[in-house]
Amino acid sequence: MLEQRQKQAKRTGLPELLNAEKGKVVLRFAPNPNGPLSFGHARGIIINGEYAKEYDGELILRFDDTDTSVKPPMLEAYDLIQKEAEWLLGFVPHRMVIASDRIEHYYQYVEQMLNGGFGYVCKCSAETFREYRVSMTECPCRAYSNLENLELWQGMLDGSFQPGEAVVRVRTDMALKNPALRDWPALRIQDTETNPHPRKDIGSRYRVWPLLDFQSAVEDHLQGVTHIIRGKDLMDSTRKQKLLYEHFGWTYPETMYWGRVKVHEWGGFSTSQMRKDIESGLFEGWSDPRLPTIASLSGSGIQATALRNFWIELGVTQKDIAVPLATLYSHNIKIIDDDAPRIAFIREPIALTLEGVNETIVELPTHPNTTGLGTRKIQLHDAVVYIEKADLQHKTLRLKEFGDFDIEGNTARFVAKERTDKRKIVHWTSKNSSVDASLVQVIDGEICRLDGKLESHQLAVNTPVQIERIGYGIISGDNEITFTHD
RNA sequence: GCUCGUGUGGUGUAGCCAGGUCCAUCAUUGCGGGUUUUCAUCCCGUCGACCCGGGUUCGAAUCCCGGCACGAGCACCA
Repeated sequence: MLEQRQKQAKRTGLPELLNAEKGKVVLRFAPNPNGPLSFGHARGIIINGEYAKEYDGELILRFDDTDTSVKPPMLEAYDLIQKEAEWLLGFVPHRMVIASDRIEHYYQYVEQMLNGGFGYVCKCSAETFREYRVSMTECPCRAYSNLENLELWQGMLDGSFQPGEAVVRVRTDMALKNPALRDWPALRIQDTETNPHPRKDIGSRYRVWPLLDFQSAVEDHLQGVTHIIRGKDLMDSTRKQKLLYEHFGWTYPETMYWGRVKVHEWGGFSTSQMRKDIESGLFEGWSDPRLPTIASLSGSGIQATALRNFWIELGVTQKDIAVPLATLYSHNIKIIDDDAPRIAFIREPIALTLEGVNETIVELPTHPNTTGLGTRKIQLHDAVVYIEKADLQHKTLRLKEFGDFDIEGNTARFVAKERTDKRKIVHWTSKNSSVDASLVQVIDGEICRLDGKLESHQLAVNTPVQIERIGYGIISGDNEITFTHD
Protein backbone atom coordinates (compact mmCIF):
# COMPACT_ATOMS: atom_id res chain seq x y z
CA MET A 1 0.00 0.00 0.00
CA LEU A 2 2.19 2.76 -1.26
CA GLU A 3 -0.34 5.47 -1.00
CA GLN A 4 0.97 8.64 -2.49
CA ARG A 5 0.63 11.71 -0.45
CA GLN A 6 -2.26 13.52 -1.99
CA LYS A 7 -2.77 17.09 -1.15
CA GLN A 8 -6.01 18.89 -1.63
CA ALA A 9 -7.83 15.62 -1.81
CA LYS A 10 -10.56 15.46 0.77
CA ARG A 11 -9.90 12.66 3.17
CA THR A 12 -13.07 10.70 3.35
CA GLY A 13 -14.48 9.02 6.39
CA LEU A 14 -12.86 8.90 9.76
CA PRO A 15 -9.14 9.48 10.30
CA GLU A 16 -7.04 6.39 10.82
CA LEU A 17 -6.61 4.91 14.25
CA LEU A 18 -3.12 4.96 15.71
CA ASN A 19 -1.51 1.59 16.41
CA ALA A 20 -4.52 -0.27 15.18
CA GLU A 21 -4.30 -3.76 13.82
CA LYS A 22 -7.24 -4.98 11.85
CA GLY A 23 -9.18 -7.57 13.80
CA LYS A 24 -7.62 -6.64 17.11
CA VAL A 25 -9.27 -3.36 17.90
CA VAL A 26 -11.50 -3.12 20.96
CA LEU A 27 -13.51 0.01 21.58
CA ARG A 28 -16.20 0.94 23.99
CA PHE A 29 -19.02 3.33 24.53
CA ALA A 30 -19.88 3.89 28.18
CA PRO A 31 -23.02 5.85 28.97
CA ASN A 32 -24.53 6.39 32.37
CA PRO A 33 -27.97 4.75 32.19
CA ASN A 34 -29.59 7.63 34.03
CA GLY A 35 -31.82 8.10 31.03
CA PRO A 36 -32.10 6.97 27.43
CA LEU A 37 -29.61 8.14 24.83
CA SER A 38 -29.58 11.67 23.53
CA PHE A 39 -28.17 13.37 20.47
CA GLY A 40 -24.71 13.80 21.98
CA HIS A 41 -24.47 10.15 22.97
CA ALA A 42 -25.02 9.25 19.35
CA ARG A 43 -21.61 10.65 18.54
CA GLY A 44 -19.95 8.34 21.03
CA ILE A 45 -21.67 5.25 19.87
CA ILE A 46 -21.48 5.99 16.17
CA ILE A 47 -17.81 6.99 16.05
CA ASN A 48 -16.71 4.07 18.18
CA GLY A 49 -18.99 1.75 16.28
CA GLU A 50 -17.73 2.89 12.89
CA TYR A 51 -14.16 2.28 13.94
CA ALA A 52 -15.07 -1.16 15.23
CA LYS A 53 -16.64 -1.91 11.86
CA GLU A 54 -13.76 -0.46 9.87
CA TYR A 55 -11.14 -2.42 11.77
CA ASP A 56 -13.11 -5.65 12.17
CA GLY A 57 -12.92 -5.01 15.85
CA GLU A 58 -15.29 -5.14 18.75
CA LEU A 59 -17.50 -2.56 20.34
CA ILE A 60 -18.38 -2.86 23.99
CA LEU A 61 -21.49 -1.22 25.32
CA ARG A 62 -20.72 -0.51 28.94
CA PHE A 63 -23.13 0.85 31.48
CA ASP A 64 -21.29 3.11 33.88
CA ASP A 65 -23.88 2.93 36.61
CA THR A 66 -21.78 3.46 39.70
CA ASP A 67 -23.52 6.49 41.12
CA THR A 68 -26.71 5.98 43.06
CA SER A 69 -27.33 9.46 44.38
CA VAL A 70 -26.12 12.26 42.12
CA LYS A 71 -27.05 10.72 38.78
CA PRO A 72 -28.90 7.58 39.77
CA PRO A 73 -29.45 5.00 37.04
CA MET A 74 -32.89 4.52 35.57
CA LEU A 75 -33.92 0.89 35.36
CA GLU A 76 -35.71 1.17 32.02
CA ALA A 77 -32.68 2.84 30.47
CA TYR A 78 -30.67 -0.38 30.30
CA ASP A 79 -33.04 -1.88 27.77
CA LEU A 80 -33.76 1.36 25.98
CA ILE A 81 -30.09 2.13 25.50
CA GLN A 82 -29.39 -1.31 24.08
CA LYS A 83 -32.19 -0.89 21.55
CA GLU A 84 -31.18 2.63 20.70
CA ALA A 85 -27.55 1.64 20.33
CA GLU A 86 -28.50 -1.10 17.92
CA TRP A 87 -30.68 1.28 15.96
CA LEU A 88 -27.92 3.86 15.69
CA LEU A 89 -25.21 1.37 14.81
CA GLY A 90 -27.10 -0.94 12.56
CA PHE A 91 -25.60 -3.84 14.49
CA VAL A 92 -25.67 -5.23 18.00
CA PRO A 93 -22.68 -4.22 20.12
CA HIS A 94 -20.34 -7.17 20.42
CA ARG A 95 -20.14 -7.16 24.20
CA MET A 96 -22.11 -5.68 27.01
CA VAL A 97 -20.75 -4.86 30.43
CA ILE A 98 -22.62 -3.48 33.40
CA ALA A 99 -20.32 -1.86 35.93
CA SER A 100 -22.63 -2.62 38.84
CA ASP A 101 -22.22 -6.33 38.07
CA ARG A 102 -18.48 -6.02 38.39
CA ILE A 103 -17.99 -4.44 41.79
CA GLU A 104 -16.21 -7.50 43.21
CA HIS A 105 -13.66 -7.31 40.41
CA TYR A 106 -12.97 -3.69 41.22
CA TYR A 107 -12.55 -4.56 44.88
CA GLN A 108 -9.80 -7.02 43.97
CA TYR A 109 -7.86 -4.29 42.31
CA VAL A 110 -8.37 -1.95 45.23
CA GLU A 111 -6.77 -4.51 47.49
CA GLN A 112 -3.96 -4.95 45.04
CA MET A 113 -3.50 -1.21 45.01
CA LEU A 114 -3.51 -0.96 48.80
CA ASN A 115 -1.14 -3.89 49.09
CA GLY A 116 1.14 -2.30 46.57
CA GLY A 117 1.13 0.94 48.48
CA PHE A 118 -0.03 3.05 45.55
CA GLY A 119 -3.37 3.80 47.05
CA TYR A 120 -4.53 4.77 50.50
CA VAL A 121 -7.65 5.28 52.51
CA CYS A 122 -8.21 8.94 53.22
CA LYS A 123 -10.37 10.03 56.13
CA CYS A 124 -10.26 13.72 55.34
CA SER A 125 -13.39 15.56 54.36
CA ALA A 126 -13.76 16.67 50.78
CA GLU A 127 -13.24 20.27 51.87
CA THR A 128 -10.08 19.48 53.81
CA PHE A 129 -8.63 17.57 50.92
CA ARG A 130 -9.46 20.35 48.55
CA GLU A 131 -7.20 22.59 50.60
CA TYR A 132 -4.42 20.04 50.47
CA ARG A 133 -4.85 19.79 46.74
CA VAL A 134 -4.72 23.52 46.23
CA SER A 135 -1.76 24.02 48.56
CA MET A 136 0.02 20.90 47.28
CA THR A 137 0.21 19.56 50.81
CA GLU A 138 0.42 15.85 51.46
CA CYS A 139 -2.56 14.53 53.32
CA PRO A 140 -1.73 12.94 56.72
CA CYS A 141 -3.59 9.78 55.63
CA ARG A 142 -0.82 9.19 53.13
CA ALA A 143 1.29 7.93 56.02
CA TYR A 144 -0.79 4.82 56.75
CA SER A 145 1.02 1.55 56.30
CA ASN A 146 -0.28 -0.95 53.79
CA LEU A 147 -1.66 -2.98 56.67
CA GLU A 148 -3.48 0.00 58.16
CA ASN A 149 -4.92 0.80 54.77
CA LEU A 150 -6.22 -2.73 54.36
CA GLU A 151 -7.87 -2.49 57.78
CA LEU A 152 -9.43 0.87 56.98
CA TRP A 153 -10.62 -0.58 53.67
CA GLN A 154 -12.36 -3.36 55.57
CA GLY A 155 -13.87 -0.66 57.73
CA MET A 156 -15.25 1.05 54.64
CA LEU A 157 -16.76 -2.22 53.49
CA ASP A 158 -18.26 -3.28 56.80
CA GLY A 159 -19.94 -0.02 57.61
CA SER A 160 -17.57 1.51 60.12
CA PHE A 161 -17.57 4.67 58.06
CA GLN A 162 -20.44 6.77 56.89
CA PRO A 163 -20.58 8.24 53.40
CA GLY A 164 -18.08 11.10 53.27
CA GLU A 165 -15.97 9.78 56.08
CA ALA A 166 -13.51 7.80 54.01
CA VAL A 167 -12.44 7.38 50.39
CA VAL A 168 -9.75 5.41 48.66
CA ARG A 169 -7.26 7.58 46.82
CA VAL A 170 -4.69 6.79 44.20
CA ARG A 171 -1.28 7.95 45.33
CA THR A 172 0.17 10.19 42.65
CA ASP A 173 2.12 13.26 43.65
CA MET A 174 0.77 16.31 45.42
CA ALA A 175 3.34 18.42 43.58
CA LEU A 176 1.93 17.54 40.17
CA LYS A 177 1.43 20.61 38.04
CA ASN A 178 -2.10 19.68 37.15
CA PRO A 179 -4.24 19.98 40.29
CA ALA A 180 -6.77 17.53 38.93
CA LEU A 181 -4.28 14.69 39.13
CA ARG A 182 -3.16 15.06 42.74
CA ASP A 183 -4.05 11.94 44.76
CA TRP A 184 -7.35 11.54 43.00
CA PRO A 185 -10.27 9.65 44.57
CA ALA A 186 -10.94 6.13 43.37
CA LEU A 187 -13.78 4.83 45.50
CA ARG A 188 -16.27 6.30 47.94
CA ILE A 189 -19.09 5.18 50.20
CA GLN A 190 -22.69 5.65 49.15
CA ASP A 191 -25.75 5.30 51.31
CA THR A 192 -27.38 2.53 49.35
CA GLU A 193 -29.93 1.90 52.11
CA THR A 194 -31.54 5.27 51.48
CA ASN A 195 -30.62 5.30 47.79
CA PRO A 196 -30.52 1.69 46.65
CA HIS A 197 -29.26 0.90 43.19
CA PRO A 198 -32.34 0.45 40.99
CA ARG A 199 -31.23 -2.96 39.71
CA LYS A 200 -32.89 -5.55 41.91
CA ASP A 201 -29.85 -7.79 42.13
CA ILE A 202 -27.70 -4.90 43.25
CA GLY A 203 -29.98 -2.79 45.40
CA SER A 204 -28.28 -2.20 48.74
CA ARG A 205 -25.67 -4.90 48.29
CA TYR A 206 -22.66 -2.59 48.12
CA ARG A 207 -21.74 0.47 50.14
CA VAL A 208 -18.41 1.16 48.52
CA TRP A 209 -18.51 2.15 44.89
CA PRO A 210 -15.75 3.01 42.46
CA LEU A 211 -15.72 6.42 40.84
CA LEU A 212 -15.55 6.77 37.07
CA ASP A 213 -11.80 7.09 36.73
CA PHE A 214 -11.06 3.94 38.70
CA GLN A 215 -13.92 1.84 37.40
CA SER A 216 -13.32 2.83 33.82
CA ALA A 217 -9.57 2.35 34.03
CA VAL A 218 -9.79 -1.11 35.54
CA GLU A 219 -12.59 -2.22 33.27
CA ASP A 220 -10.84 -1.00 30.13
CA HIS A 221 -7.90 -3.13 31.16
CA LEU A 222 -10.01 -6.16 31.96
CA GLN A 223 -11.81 -5.93 28.64
CA GLY A 224 -8.65 -5.38 26.65
CA VAL A 225 -9.77 -2.06 25.26
CA THR A 226 -7.24 -0.84 22.71
CA HIS A 227 -8.65 2.55 21.75
CA ILE A 228 -10.64 5.07 23.72
CA ILE A 229 -12.42 7.79 21.81
CA ARG A 230 -14.29 10.25 23.98
CA GLY A 231 -14.99 13.87 24.70
CA LYS A 232 -12.10 16.16 25.50
CA ASP A 233 -13.70 16.98 28.81
CA LEU A 234 -12.22 13.64 29.84
CA MET A 235 -8.63 14.51 28.97
CA ASP A 236 -7.72 14.79 32.61
CA SER A 237 -9.41 11.46 33.17
CA THR A 238 -6.96 9.96 30.74
CA ARG A 239 -4.09 11.51 32.64
CA LYS A 240 -5.40 10.24 35.96
CA GLN A 241 -5.93 6.78 34.57
CA LYS A 242 -2.50 6.69 33.00
CA LEU A 243 -1.01 7.27 36.44
CA LEU A 244 -2.99 4.30 37.74
CA TYR A 245 -1.94 2.17 34.79
CA GLU A 246 1.67 2.98 35.56
CA HIS A 247 1.17 1.78 39.10
CA PHE A 248 -0.30 -1.47 37.88
CA GLY A 249 2.24 -1.81 35.11
CA TRP A 250 -0.42 -1.80 32.40
CA THR A 251 -0.32 -0.12 29.02
CA TYR A 252 -2.89 2.56 28.45
CA PRO A 253 -5.04 2.41 25.28
CA GLU A 254 -4.66 4.93 22.47
CA THR A 255 -6.93 7.89 23.00
CA MET A 256 -8.74 10.35 20.77
CA TYR A 257 -11.02 13.19 21.72
CA TRP A 258 -13.78 15.25 20.25
CA GLY A 259 -14.83 18.72 21.33
CA ARG A 260 -18.13 20.02 22.57
CA VAL A 261 -21.04 20.15 20.18
CA LYS A 262 -23.90 22.54 20.50
CA VAL A 263 -26.92 22.57 18.31
CA HIS A 264 -28.06 26.10 17.83
CA GLU A 265 -31.74 25.23 17.87
CA TRP A 266 -31.56 23.28 21.13
CA GLY A 267 -29.27 25.03 23.59
CA GLY A 268 -28.31 23.24 26.75
CA PHE A 269 -29.94 20.00 27.79
CA SER A 270 -28.72 17.42 30.27
CA THR A 271 -30.10 13.98 30.90
CA SER A 272 -30.72 14.82 34.55
CA GLN A 273 -32.55 18.01 33.68
CA MET A 274 -34.68 16.30 31.05
CA ARG A 275 -35.56 13.64 33.56
CA LYS A 276 -36.78 16.28 36.01
CA ASP A 277 -38.72 18.11 33.34
CA ILE A 278 -40.42 14.93 32.21
CA GLU A 279 -41.31 14.00 35.78
CA SER A 280 -42.72 17.45 36.38
CA GLY A 281 -44.86 17.14 33.26
CA LEU A 282 -43.08 19.78 31.23
CA PHE A 283 -42.51 17.20 28.48
CA GLU A 284 -44.60 14.23 27.44
CA GLY A 285 -41.81 11.70 27.83
CA TRP A 286 -38.39 10.80 26.52
CA SER A 287 -39.68 10.75 22.96
CA ASP A 288 -41.25 14.19 23.20
CA PRO A 289 -40.38 15.76 19.83
CA ARG A 290 -39.02 18.85 21.55
CA LEU A 291 -36.31 16.88 23.31
CA PRO A 292 -32.90 16.14 21.77
CA THR A 293 -33.14 12.45 22.52
CA ILE A 294 -32.64 9.56 20.15
CA ALA A 295 -36.19 8.49 20.87
CA SER A 296 -37.43 11.89 19.81
CA LEU A 297 -35.32 12.06 16.67
CA SER A 298 -36.22 8.58 15.50
CA GLY A 299 -39.85 9.18 16.39
CA SER A 300 -39.97 12.29 14.30
CA GLY A 301 -38.45 10.71 11.25
CA ILE A 302 -34.69 11.18 11.44
CA GLN A 303 -33.03 8.05 10.07
CA ALA A 304 -30.17 6.29 11.83
CA THR A 305 -28.09 6.47 8.67
CA ALA A 306 -28.52 10.22 8.56
CA LEU A 307 -27.26 10.47 12.12
CA ARG A 308 -24.34 8.24 11.25
CA ASN A 309 -23.38 10.28 8.21
CA PHE A 310 -23.77 13.45 10.18
CA TRP A 311 -21.41 12.41 12.97
CA ILE A 312 -18.91 10.82 10.64
CA GLU A 313 -18.75 14.04 8.69
CA LEU A 314 -18.01 16.00 11.87
CA GLY A 315 -15.25 13.54 12.62
CA VAL A 316 -13.18 13.64 15.78
CA THR A 317 -11.76 17.13 15.90
CA GLN A 318 -11.17 18.73 19.26
CA LYS A 319 -12.82 21.96 18.27
CA ASP A 320 -15.90 23.08 20.12
CA ILE A 321 -18.53 23.58 17.50
CA ALA A 322 -22.07 24.77 17.00
CA VAL A 323 -23.94 23.05 14.21
CA PRO A 324 -27.26 23.94 12.67
CA LEU A 325 -29.94 21.30 12.40
CA ALA A 326 -30.07 22.04 8.67
CA THR A 327 -26.97 19.91 8.23
CA LEU A 328 -28.59 16.91 9.85
CA TYR A 329 -31.77 17.49 7.85
CA SER A 330 -29.86 17.61 4.62
CA HIS A 331 -28.33 14.23 5.43
CA ASN A 332 -31.77 12.89 6.23
CA ILE A 333 -33.24 14.10 2.95
CA LYS A 334 -30.48 12.33 1.04
CA ILE A 335 -31.39 9.12 2.82
CA ILE A 336 -35.14 9.21 2.48
CA ASP A 337 -36.13 11.21 -0.57
CA ASP A 338 -35.66 8.54 -3.23
CA ASP A 339 -37.96 6.15 -1.41
CA ALA A 340 -40.32 8.47 0.43
CA PRO A 341 -43.86 8.04 -0.87
CA ARG A 342 -45.61 11.29 -1.62
CA ILE A 343 -48.77 11.85 0.31
CA ALA A 344 -51.27 14.67 0.61
CA PHE A 345 -52.25 16.28 3.85
CA ILE A 346 -54.80 19.06 3.58
CA ARG A 347 -54.58 21.74 6.22
CA GLU A 348 -57.80 23.65 6.85
CA PRO A 349 -59.59 21.51 4.28
CA ILE A 350 -62.28 23.03 2.13
CA ALA A 351 -64.66 20.66 0.39
CA LEU A 352 -65.36 21.34 -3.24
CA THR A 353 -67.88 19.54 -5.38
CA LEU A 354 -66.59 18.55 -8.76
CA GLU A 355 -68.50 19.51 -11.86
CA GLY A 356 -67.92 18.09 -15.27
CA VAL A 357 -65.82 15.17 -14.13
CA ASN A 358 -66.71 11.70 -15.34
CA GLU A 359 -63.98 9.57 -13.92
CA THR A 360 -64.44 8.02 -10.51
CA ILE A 361 -60.81 7.36 -9.88
CA VAL A 362 -57.60 9.30 -10.40
CA GLU A 363 -54.27 7.61 -10.40
CA LEU A 364 -51.22 9.60 -9.46
CA PRO A 365 -47.61 8.56 -9.03
CA THR A 366 -46.46 7.71 -5.55
CA HIS A 367 -43.10 9.29 -6.34
CA PRO A 368 -42.35 11.65 -9.23
CA ASN A 369 -38.88 10.21 -9.89
CA THR A 370 -38.99 6.70 -8.48
CA THR A 371 -41.56 5.03 -10.69
CA GLY A 372 -41.04 1.71 -8.96
CA LEU A 373 -43.11 2.94 -6.07
CA GLY A 374 -46.26 2.67 -8.17
CA THR A 375 -49.32 4.85 -8.03
CA ARG A 376 -51.91 6.14 -5.61
CA LYS A 377 -55.55 5.72 -6.52
CA ILE A 378 -57.87 8.46 -5.41
CA GLN A 379 -61.57 7.55 -5.42
CA LEU A 380 -64.05 10.15 -6.58
CA HIS A 381 -67.47 8.47 -6.23
CA ASP A 382 -68.80 11.37 -4.19
CA ALA A 383 -67.23 13.88 -6.53
CA VAL A 384 -65.96 15.84 -3.55
CA VAL A 385 -62.35 16.92 -3.15
CA TYR A 386 -60.50 18.79 -0.44
CA ILE A 387 -58.03 21.58 -0.96
CA GLU A 388 -56.36 23.88 1.50
CA LYS A 389 -58.22 27.00 2.47
CA ALA A 390 -55.17 29.09 1.68
CA ASP A 391 -55.28 27.91 -1.94
CA LEU A 392 -58.83 29.11 -2.32
CA GLN A 393 -57.62 32.64 -2.88
CA HIS A 394 -57.00 31.56 -6.44
CA LYS A 395 -60.11 31.12 -8.51
CA THR A 396 -58.40 29.01 -11.12
CA LEU A 397 -56.38 26.07 -9.92
CA ARG A 398 -54.78 22.93 -11.16
CA LEU A 399 -55.35 19.90 -8.97
CA LYS A 400 -52.04 18.13 -9.22
CA GLU A 401 -52.00 15.18 -11.61
CA PHE A 402 -55.73 15.60 -12.17
CA GLY A 403 -56.75 18.63 -14.17
CA ASP A 404 -57.41 22.36 -14.44
CA PHE A 405 -60.42 23.66 -12.57
CA ASP A 406 -62.26 26.93 -12.11
CA ILE A 407 -63.54 27.56 -8.62
CA GLU A 408 -66.92 29.08 -8.02
CA GLY A 409 -68.17 29.03 -4.46
CA ASN A 410 -68.03 25.42 -3.39
CA THR A 411 -67.81 23.91 -6.82
CA ALA A 412 -64.84 23.17 -8.94
CA ARG A 413 -65.70 23.14 -12.60
CA PHE A 414 -63.54 20.92 -14.77
CA VAL A 415 -61.70 22.80 -17.49
CA ALA A 416 -59.21 20.39 -18.98
CA LYS A 417 -57.10 17.35 -18.33
CA GLU A 418 -53.93 18.90 -19.65
CA ARG A 419 -52.51 22.22 -18.61
CA THR A 420 -54.27 25.11 -20.29
CA ASP A 421 -52.44 27.97 -18.64
CA LYS A 422 -50.02 28.75 -15.81
CA ARG A 423 -52.56 28.41 -13.02
CA LYS A 424 -51.26 27.36 -9.64
CA ILE A 425 -50.76 23.66 -9.01
CA VAL A 426 -52.08 22.54 -5.66
CA HIS A 427 -52.21 19.24 -3.79
CA TRP A 428 -55.57 17.80 -2.97
CA THR A 429 -57.34 14.66 -1.92
CA SER A 430 -60.87 13.33 -2.14
CA LYS A 431 -63.59 12.71 0.38
CA ASN A 432 -63.65 9.02 -0.52
CA SER A 433 -59.91 8.57 -0.22
CA SER A 434 -59.03 10.52 2.86
CA VAL A 435 -59.34 10.29 6.60
CA ASP A 436 -59.42 12.79 9.41
CA ALA A 437 -55.91 12.99 10.74
CA SER A 438 -53.47 15.21 12.58
CA LEU A 439 -50.17 16.65 11.55
CA VAL A 440 -47.91 16.80 14.59
CA GLN A 441 -45.39 19.56 14.46
CA VAL A 442 -43.25 21.52 16.91
CA ILE A 443 -43.77 25.23 16.44
CA ASP A 444 -42.05 27.73 18.71
CA GLY A 445 -41.44 25.11 21.36
CA GLU A 446 -45.02 23.89 21.39
CA ILE A 447 -46.35 20.62 20.09
CA CYS A 448 -49.09 21.46 17.61
CA ARG A 449 -51.57 18.91 16.38
CA LEU A 450 -53.10 20.31 13.27
CA ASP A 451 -56.27 18.55 12.15
CA GLY A 452 -56.82 18.00 8.47
CA LYS A 453 -57.52 15.46 5.79
CA LEU A 454 -54.88 12.86 5.14
CA GLU A 455 -54.89 10.89 1.95
CA SER A 456 -55.74 7.25 2.71
CA HIS A 457 -52.74 4.99 2.65
CA GLN A 458 -51.50 1.54 3.62
CA LEU A 459 -48.13 2.75 4.85
CA ALA A 460 -46.74 1.26 8.02
CA VAL A 461 -45.99 3.31 11.07
CA ASN A 462 -42.50 4.81 10.88
CA THR A 463 -42.48 5.08 7.11
CA PRO A 464 -40.80 8.32 6.09
CA VAL A 465 -42.94 10.24 3.62
CA GLN A 466 -42.88 13.48 1.74
CA ILE A 467 -45.94 15.53 2.52
CA GLU A 468 -46.69 17.33 -0.67
CA ARG A 469 -45.92 21.04 -0.52
CA ILE A 470 -45.32 20.83 3.23
CA GLY A 471 -42.14 18.89 3.84
CA TYR A 472 -40.92 15.53 5.05
CA GLY A 473 -42.68 13.55 7.72
CA ILE A 474 -43.21 10.14 9.15
CA ILE A 475 -46.31 8.03 9.60
CA SER A 476 -46.67 8.05 13.37
CA GLY A 477 -50.06 6.48 13.94
CA ASP A 478 -53.26 5.34 12.30
CA ASN A 479 -54.47 8.86 11.75
CA GLU A 480 -51.36 10.77 12.50
CA ILE A 481 -48.37 12.02 10.64
CA THR A 482 -45.40 13.73 12.27
CA PHE A 483 -43.51 16.50 10.60
CA THR A 484 -39.76 15.88 10.33
CA HIS A 485 -38.35 18.88 8.51
CA ASP A 486 -38.71 20.95 5.37
C1' G B 1 -5.90 31.22 40.01
C1' C B 2 -3.66 26.47 38.33
C1' U B 3 -3.77 22.72 34.42
C1' C B 4 -5.04 21.13 29.66
C1' G B 5 -6.92 21.92 24.82
C1' U B 6 -8.59 24.52 20.30
C1' G B 7 -8.27 28.63 16.64
C1' U B 8 -9.28 27.57 8.06
C1' G B 9 -15.48 31.11 4.39
C1' G B 10 -22.27 32.09 7.72
C1' U B 11 -21.81 26.77 9.63
C1' G B 12 -18.96 22.30 9.57
C1' U B 13 -14.74 19.98 7.37
C1' A B 14 -9.86 18.56 4.33
C1' G B 15 -4.90 20.07 4.16
C1' C B 16 -0.82 21.02 9.16
C1' C B 17 2.85 15.76 11.97
C1' A B 18 6.79 14.71 6.77
C1' G B 19 6.94 23.58 4.13
C1' G B 20 6.41 24.54 -2.44
C1' U B 21 2.05 20.97 -6.88
C1' C B 22 -2.83 25.71 -1.88
C1' C B 23 -4.48 32.59 -5.84
C1' A B 24 -6.53 26.47 -0.06
C1' U B 25 -10.77 20.69 -0.36
C1' C B 26 -15.61 18.99 0.20
C1' A B 27 -20.37 19.57 2.27
C1' U B 28 -24.05 22.66 4.07
C1' U B 29 -26.33 27.52 4.11
C1' G B 30 -27.28 32.16 1.37
C1' C B 31 -27.92 34.28 -3.50
C1' G B 32 -28.91 33.51 -8.98
C1' G B 33 -30.49 30.17 -12.79
C1' G B 34 -32.32 25.37 -14.99
C1' U B 35 -35.42 20.70 -14.87
C1' U B 36 -40.11 19.45 -12.58
C1' U B 37 -48.10 18.72 -12.87
C1' U B 38 -45.22 19.62 -4.80
C1' C B 39 -43.20 25.45 -1.66
C1' A B 40 -39.98 18.53 -2.82
C1' U B 41 -35.94 16.08 -5.23
C1' C B 42 -32.23 16.82 -8.90
C1' C B 43 -28.73 19.90 -11.91
C1' C B 44 -25.72 24.36 -12.95
C1' G B 45 -23.55 28.87 -11.45
C1' U B 46 -22.02 32.25 -7.58
C1' C B 47 -20.51 34.88 -2.89
C1' G B 48 -17.35 33.49 0.96
C1' A B 49 -11.77 31.58 5.11
C1' C B 50 -5.94 30.17 6.80
C1' C B 51 -7.00 34.52 14.92
C1' C B 52 -3.02 38.56 15.43
C1' G B 53 2.29 39.93 15.52
C1' G B 54 7.16 38.58 14.87
C1' G B 55 10.87 34.84 13.30
C1' U B 56 13.20 30.70 10.26
C1' U B 57 13.23 29.90 4.88
C1' C B 58 14.28 31.14 -1.93
C1' G B 59 9.24 29.71 -0.24
C1' A B 60 4.77 29.15 5.67
C1' A B 61 -2.28 27.51 6.44
C1' U B 62 1.76 24.04 7.43
C1' C B 63 7.89 24.90 11.45
C1' C B 64 9.50 28.33 15.93
C1' C B 65 8.46 32.35 19.53
C1' G B 66 5.02 35.78 21.63
C1' G B 67 0.15 37.66 22.08
C1' C B 68 -5.18 37.34 21.86
C1' A B 69 -9.79 34.73 21.85
C1' C B 70 -12.72 30.68 23.06
C1' G B 71 -13.59 26.03 25.64
C1' A B 72 -12.83 22.21 29.25
C1' G B 73 -10.86 20.06 33.95
C1' C B 74 -9.36 21.22 39.09
C1' A B 75 -16.61 16.73 42.26
C1' C B 76 -16.56 11.67 47.77
C1' C B 77 -20.95 13.02 39.06
C1' A B 78 -20.43 10.43 34.56
